[in-house]
Amino acid sequence: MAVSERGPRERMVFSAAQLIRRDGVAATGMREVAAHARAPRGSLQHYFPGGKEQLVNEAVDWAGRYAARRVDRFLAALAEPTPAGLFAQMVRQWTDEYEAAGFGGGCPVAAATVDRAGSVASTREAASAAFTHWTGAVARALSGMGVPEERAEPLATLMISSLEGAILMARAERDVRALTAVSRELGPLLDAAVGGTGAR
Amino acid sequence: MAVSERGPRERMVFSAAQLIRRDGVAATGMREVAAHARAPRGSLQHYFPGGKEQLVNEAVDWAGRYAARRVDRFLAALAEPTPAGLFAQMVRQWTDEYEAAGFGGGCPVAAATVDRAGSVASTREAASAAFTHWTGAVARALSGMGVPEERAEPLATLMISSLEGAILMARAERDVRALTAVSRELGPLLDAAVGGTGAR
DNA sequence: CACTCCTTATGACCGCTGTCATAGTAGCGG
DNA sequence: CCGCTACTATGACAGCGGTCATAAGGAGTG
Repeated sequence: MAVSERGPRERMVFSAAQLIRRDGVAATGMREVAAHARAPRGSLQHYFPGGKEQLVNEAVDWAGRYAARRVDRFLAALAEPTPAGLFAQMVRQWTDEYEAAGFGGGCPVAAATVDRAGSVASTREAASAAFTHWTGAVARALSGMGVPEERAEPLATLMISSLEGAILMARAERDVRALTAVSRELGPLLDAAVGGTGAR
Repeated sequence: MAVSERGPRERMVFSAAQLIRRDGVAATGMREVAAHARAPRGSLQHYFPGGKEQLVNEAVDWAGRYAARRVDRFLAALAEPTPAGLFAQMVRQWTDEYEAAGFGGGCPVAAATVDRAGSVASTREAASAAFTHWTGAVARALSGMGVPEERAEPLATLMISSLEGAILMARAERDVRALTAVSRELGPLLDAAVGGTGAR
């Protein structure tokens, strides 16, 4: 969470992602981003000549890469990797945050999609790319665990979809119930896909 | 889609839901809602003295009841009801819309959660209530199909979560891929819960 | 007609937001 | 010291959005 030790430009992208995931894209102002990043207001114009659109897109891009990196890290940390174990970790990241810091934040990519998918083409594409990145990381992990190639990507999509949806429900309800439910219910299905043929 | 044949008040709530699901809460203006509903601007103040907050909350509430009603209707229309069949219908409603009308709209409850959960308590509660309504309808349907009581609600949560998440991904990607994937992958798990004991 | 209640009409206000223009400072190679 | 580039500082502006104040239609009812 430490913001410092990075250039002002990167700090602003990071702050944008944080504010977007809390308040949504529309409610996040540029001046606010600069203040949050403790960066000078004048730098906005300098580093992001494309304006808010560029800043938002970079924040979404950053979030997608971050999510993919997290997946790789979860995978590496698992003593004995299973699909259910990976999914449990992905969910746990959110339950931990919500229990420790409250239900203030959601997923920045989801926020960008809701607020901008219909109006700003480049942002919609950034969100799409972020989901693709993330899904790719999960699918590769599944493949590495023995899930048949043709099921890895659909299962990764299912994992991310249910996680995103559960995040929404958890924020609305201020309760991690939905998150724990999807983790528990989906686990067996995921593990059952290991080593099988392509059969559903 | 026909807006007419209802009082101006109800039309405005309906229009608000439509605009919110397309553009998000913050980007939806009150004047715009009135115009879309072909209702006089002055009526906003009259019917919604609580301002935008009240209008948004009622739109979310409406969306929750609508979703629950749809579930009941899907259930009634199924010749031979199965959990996977119900879920397929729920997903199909979205693929049909996206293929027929484009990827312009998402779920209004999701939009309200993303844009307001952190800032407006009453709206967060409205979203929570909407999810509860919806989940309840699905859980009752599952119970009626023979799913054990203690798994009906978690499975309903999983269905709605993955549907919401897949909606997000579909909008971002402008492709129904995610929706069809979750429907296909989740189906067998859902049907396997019929008649079983509580065992996961 | 008078009175009353539900509904509409309008215009103004104020705060905020993204963006631009313009000018300033800092460091550095020459 | 010059000149150049990278960055920062500010103020203005035009637009929009939610809200309020105020007043007017308009249909019943007595």
